[in-house]
Amino acid sequence: MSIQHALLTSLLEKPSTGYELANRFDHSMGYFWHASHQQIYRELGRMAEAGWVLAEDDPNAGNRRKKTYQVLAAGRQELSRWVAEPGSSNNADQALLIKLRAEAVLGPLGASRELQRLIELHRQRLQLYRDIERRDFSHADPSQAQRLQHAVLRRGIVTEESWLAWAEETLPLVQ
Amino acid sequence: MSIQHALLTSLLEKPSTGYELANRFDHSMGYFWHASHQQIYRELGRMAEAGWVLAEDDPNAGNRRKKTYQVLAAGRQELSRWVAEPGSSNNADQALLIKLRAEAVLGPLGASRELQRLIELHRQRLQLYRDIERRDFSHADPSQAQRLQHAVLRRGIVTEESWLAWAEETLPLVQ
DNA sequence: ATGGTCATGTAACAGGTTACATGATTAT
DNA sequence: ATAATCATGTAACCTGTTACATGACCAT
Repeated sequence: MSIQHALLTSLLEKPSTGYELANRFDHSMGYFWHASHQQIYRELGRMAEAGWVLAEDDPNAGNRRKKTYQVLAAGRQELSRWVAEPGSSNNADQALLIKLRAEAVLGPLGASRELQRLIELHRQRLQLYRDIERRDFSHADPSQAQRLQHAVLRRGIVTEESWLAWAEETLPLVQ
Repeated sequence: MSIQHALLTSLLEKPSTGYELANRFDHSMGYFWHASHQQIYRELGRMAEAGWVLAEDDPNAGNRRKKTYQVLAAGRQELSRWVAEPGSSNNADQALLIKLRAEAVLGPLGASRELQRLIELHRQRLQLYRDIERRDFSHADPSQAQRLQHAVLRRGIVTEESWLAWAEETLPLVQ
């Protein structure tokens, strides 16, 4: 349930139609995440039903059907709650990026604490991978299979390293 | 349909039970991908039905139920086909790691071509992101919102950079 | 006996993808 | 006229997650 929060953030920045959201999503978060228009319309419908957003038929749209969505108080509250909540491990990294954007609209809610928590998690994981590397892949003259296994592990290591490098360049911005 | 190919690769390395596969998956590919045992049993069932793998009840298991799976010719063929095929954009990176492992068991099938194709794609994407960065985020004295938008873009940039660094350290291993 | 590991599954549901479908407006 | 863009949806399907369920074997 994270697309909903991405959409809420986008709508707080500017009330929009589903179509506009789909385009904006691709340009603002497209670097790391994509959402299809079908998904967006589905989630907008759900959020309207939940009372998080209000759908208004645009009157000066002529024959064209056009609904503009805006965030209601309940939506704002839900987004605030979610920003402060620690993310579940599998998608916490992606969620953090949305939390940072959400904070830019809503004011400080604890996203920097979440960033620090994730830094700690990634540091531990990197440590673990490096230990495995030292233990299993520091022998001379490895076989082809071993070299490829090592490459897979290296993928994990450089991913963690680059995440941490980014996080440390980002932390000062939110503190 | 990529878990199936990961499982085929794992089974070629060693015929196993679903339980063993679940553990091995976590240790060999866990750096970037996780599969639950429910998923694994589901896919093993499908592959058995498709004739890609053979399930044999282990006779020397006593009262314990235990099925050992091994890859059949059709499974081998499907895996070979898949390794040579260019991956669809969204999960090509993850798939490549499995393709490299598959090649280590099956022999050369074109995974290095796929790696080169992905390097080209990532180079272009990195170029695009850097152009956006220069165009939109090189002004002096940015607002807090702009700084956070920039951080999101930076996330995309460092991800691409680290992928490319890994790819260039890996390419010599498969050429 | 109690808990941990080995071992295999079913069922419900949430999230994402693909295909299909419609129709107005705007630019060439 | 024709194509591109704006705009909104439905339906089927696949994948992944969570919850539930069972039972043998083994060590303490």
